[in-house]
Amino acid sequence: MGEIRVREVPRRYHHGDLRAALLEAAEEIIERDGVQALTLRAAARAVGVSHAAPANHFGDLTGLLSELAAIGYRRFAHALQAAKSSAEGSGERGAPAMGRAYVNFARQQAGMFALMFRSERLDMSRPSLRAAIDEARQALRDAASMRPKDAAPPSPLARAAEAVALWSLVHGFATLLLDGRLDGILSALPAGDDVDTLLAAILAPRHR
Amino acid sequence: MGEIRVREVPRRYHHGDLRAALLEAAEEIIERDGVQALTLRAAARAVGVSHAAPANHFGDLTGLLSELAAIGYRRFAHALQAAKSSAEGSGERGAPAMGRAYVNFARQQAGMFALMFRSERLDMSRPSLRAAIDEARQALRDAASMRPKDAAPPSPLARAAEAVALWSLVHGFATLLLDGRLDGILSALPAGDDVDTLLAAILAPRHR
DNA sequence: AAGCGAAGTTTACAATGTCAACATCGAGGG
DNA sequence: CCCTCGATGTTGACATTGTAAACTTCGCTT
Repeated sequence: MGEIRVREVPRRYHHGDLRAALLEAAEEIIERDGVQALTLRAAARAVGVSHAAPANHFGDLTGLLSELAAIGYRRFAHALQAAKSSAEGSGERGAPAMGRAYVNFARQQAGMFALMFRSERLDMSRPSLRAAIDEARQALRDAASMRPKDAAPPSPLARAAEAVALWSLVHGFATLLLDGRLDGILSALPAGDDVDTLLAAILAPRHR
Repeated sequence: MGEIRVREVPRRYHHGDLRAALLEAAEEIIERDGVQALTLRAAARAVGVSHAAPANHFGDLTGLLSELAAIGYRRFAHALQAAKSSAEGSGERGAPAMGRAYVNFARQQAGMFALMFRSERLDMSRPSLRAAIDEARQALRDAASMRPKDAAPPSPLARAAEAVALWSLVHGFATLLLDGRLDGILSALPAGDDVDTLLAAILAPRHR
């Protein structure tokens, strides 16, 4: 397998920007070989430093995973915000656009998504991670709460239910999809239908 | 912390039913300390055998995890079937009863649920696991497809969308709940409302 | 110019999965 | 009845990993 280790330059004692290099290498490992393949030593090898070097920047493995997840959440937030803007521009409802963005992010950055939502080793008390998660949550909330200016505002419970229902729906779909749990259903779909049409059908007003 | 190791009897060389004992100990470890705490050696310690003994029954760690997950899926299938029967008896629609059963299983056997759906180390080609998953999928399908005998049968895409939507909804809810992602929302709920009422609101016809 | 502290390295240790060689024991065939 | 043979356990070993401690290098500040 990969174990890429580029290093033409003679290797100065100090790397220059090891922190960024490690995060970059870590992401590559995660996307290529999965979250469980990301070890401190593998990341160190990938950038050509000693196995204990990462400790200077991240403390322990949890630190590296958490900082990388924070990057993922910031990207995630931007993707959701972009979906909201795009939906506003085209007059579309918020939910379908948000749902597409959510699932597309999960599909295109599967390793990162798994790290963000399935890793037991994230330190949720880390400020950078908390902030990034809040950013994403805010974006999600904004996109989801785009409602046509129609009837009376719903009760607090109904409002929470609506938000949680949409989040659960798209998150469950993304999770099941990445885990291959939908493979059987997908391959049994009529010709011309695929993940995208299935998701669209799920997010269609008819179903919500 | 526990590291319980009961062993009053003098320890015969052969255990008697080590396979079952290991599975039992493994489940206890998983529920008490989480999936990542389940190691071959920890399970062996818990039942008082040598660290290499489990290999005789499960091959490797993946084998133990997979067999335990198969037990979980069989239990899960039974819980869903029971929910369906109960719904049929009371004339309730299938979806809410199934959703409750799904989420309750996840809450009451959180470690097992995590093993079943979040572990990267399950061997999906293992016949016992495949069979157990199929059993659960069938039960889920049965419960979900309970529909009032009303309008015309939907198109294949719509039918798939309906099933996947329900599954995604409850699975996403369970996953987010176990990951603590709903904690903020839950604590902001009006007095008297809790997880159950929130789930009920989500599964109410209004929302589907 | 000096040296101080951040950034890297080396060494070491415990835990784990896994393999190989060996020990034990019970059941079934002579 | 015994005896052997295969399943079940044990011991020992090895590579990998996270992590800590002691040491080294080097850019920046005073």
